[in-house]
Amino acid sequence: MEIKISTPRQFNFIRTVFSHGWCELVPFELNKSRSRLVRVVELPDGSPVTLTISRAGHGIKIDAPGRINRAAAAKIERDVRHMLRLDDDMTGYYSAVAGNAEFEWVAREGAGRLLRAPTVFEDMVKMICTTNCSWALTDKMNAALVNLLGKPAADGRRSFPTPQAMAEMPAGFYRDEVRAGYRAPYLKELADSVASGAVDPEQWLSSELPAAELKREMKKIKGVGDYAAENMMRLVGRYDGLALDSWIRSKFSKTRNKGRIASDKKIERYYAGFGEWKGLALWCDMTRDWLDEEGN
DNA sequence: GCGTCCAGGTCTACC
DNA sequence: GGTAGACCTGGACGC
Repeated sequence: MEIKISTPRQFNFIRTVFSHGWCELVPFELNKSRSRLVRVVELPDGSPVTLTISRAGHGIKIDAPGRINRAAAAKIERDVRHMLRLDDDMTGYYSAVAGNAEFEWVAREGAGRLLRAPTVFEDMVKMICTTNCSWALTDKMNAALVNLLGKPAADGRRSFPTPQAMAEMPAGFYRDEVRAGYRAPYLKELADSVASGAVDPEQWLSSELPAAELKREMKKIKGVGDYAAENMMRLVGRYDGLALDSWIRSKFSKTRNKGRIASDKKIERYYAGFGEWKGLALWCDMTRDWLDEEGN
């Protein structure tokens, strides 16, 4: 079955899909030409289905195997709209960068929509797995979670595990099987608290808390510090945190500071003029060269 | 082969 | 509130 969705005028499929590393982490997959994003999502009855998402005219199309009923189609469209940020209003951001010669490319290329998982829970688990380790280890931990706890779709690909599935496993599983090391109790505690209803990360999407308070809420999760919380803030649509990490500091030094180490305060000053959008301006600035203007 | 460093940080104890 | 030290893993690097 094929589902077509129209997209906002300045939506850029490849800039969104390749906006950060999530497209490389299962159950996301990006094909070599970067023209198709594959993703396993769960239907309303909990069964996994593999979607193939690609550009089609002025919108996108979603290919799903077999027949899909109306409720399933609605869930698929909701998940895809959520993942690709199709309902995010970027006009404020594009206004903030307008007139700045170094950033005018952002609106021209439709950059700034950051790919996210269908659930905040999945984003949070993955974010914890990015802390204090190489990307290769993040990939390995995430793949173990999906392969060991995800449910198989018809083609053998697996969904991301639910909070309940993760909560059923002991902390030792995350240490010994997922190889999460000291993050193991953090993953267990997060899964337990979400599965029990004590914490509801999905509510952060519509939270009316001021950014600073929402960030404090996120940091109550063990294993979530400034870097992880500020990255999570971006994924729920708040962009005033810079989420500085070793990669950003290194990249800024190379591209904006003549190769010299820059202090965090200097990085903050550089993007301060973008106000509530400074975290997104920084991210776009640091990742502009991931793609050329033709999307290659 | 072995030791060291460190990567898309965070927590805790201590001051 | 600020900071030093500990913390898992695994790839890269030097020897």
